[in-house]
Amino acid sequence: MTTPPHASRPRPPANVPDSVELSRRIRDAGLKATPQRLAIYGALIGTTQHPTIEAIHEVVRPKLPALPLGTVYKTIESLEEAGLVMEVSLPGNAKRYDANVSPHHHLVCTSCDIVLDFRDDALDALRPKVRWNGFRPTHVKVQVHGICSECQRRDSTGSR
Amino acid sequence: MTTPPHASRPRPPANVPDSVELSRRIRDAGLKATPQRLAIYGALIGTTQHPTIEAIHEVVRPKLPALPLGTVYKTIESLEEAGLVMEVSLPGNAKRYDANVSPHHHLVCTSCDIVLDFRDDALDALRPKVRWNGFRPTHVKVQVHGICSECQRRDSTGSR
DNA sequence: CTATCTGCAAAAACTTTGCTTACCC
DNA sequence: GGGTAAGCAAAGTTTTTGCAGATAG
Repeated sequence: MTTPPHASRPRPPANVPDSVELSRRIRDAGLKATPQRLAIYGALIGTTQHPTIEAIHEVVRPKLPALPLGTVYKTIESLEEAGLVMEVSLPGNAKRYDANVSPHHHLVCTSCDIVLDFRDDALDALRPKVRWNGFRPTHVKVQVHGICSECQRRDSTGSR
Repeated sequence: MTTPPHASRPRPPANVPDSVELSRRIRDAGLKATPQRLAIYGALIGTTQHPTIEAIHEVVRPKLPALPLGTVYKTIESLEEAGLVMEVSLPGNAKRYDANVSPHHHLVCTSCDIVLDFRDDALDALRPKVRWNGFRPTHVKVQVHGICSECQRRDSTGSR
């Protein structure tokens, strides 16, 4: 059966793992669990926003006001190589990142640019069936572009 | 002879529309058909490579050796706004573009990074069925990541 | 003719790099 | 203590901008 979408609007109250759990994951991935990594990885886990490096920097600033932007770049690179974080390919100039590395897809609102995660078993079932031209698929990324419910509501009530 | 059932690799011999046709499309889109636009749009139509701005610049160089990179940026922007060209969201730093604006999807080889276009009616049939959380879909972009047939062949014969 | 587009140069935005010091394990 | 990571600054890459002159329609 199809998994219902879990993306309730502004955002689901993030159930962020505690720092002990974050440290464990980071060490399990073969990395040292530094305060910077904890903060950055924690920030990424605690949002559904697919932020840019800049945005991550902003979010972490209260916790680590002196953190240089360059360190965010290096940290995200490490986390990505370790498989804890994924780059999300979206329109726009700056790269965006996601700490949700389990299989999922994206709803992209072309009106407000928000990106919502969703899972769908029917889509996951697609991969093994794919066999185009000798291409051997490993995973399928689906981006559904359209208008989110919030924008639909605003557009119908707000105007006129 | 008949078309073979499987597309042959490096690329299908591009059937590039002539410049009269290109001019018409550009004017129909409400833009002036300048030599720069003809060259750039033609270059993008004539490749299946999803090139970056830099790559387009290279390709066009023989025809317009003095063309500044900045003009390629501006031209692609115009063509994109006019709906003649689309940005393709792929991993990597520079944006990539596609003159194929008809509905299609992408096979991304994670070994050699080539991006192949493909169409699939089953995928197209997906959109109307999508109805996640009040989101109203307009179109679905699918990226299938995996290993292309060329890399499979190379990996099995080349090694050992 | 004239609104649009090109060429050019500077600047802004984004990302990487090299190296020294700090600190996790 | 040793090796990895952070901090810092400079440079590299990619993209945007503003304006003067050129040109397609």
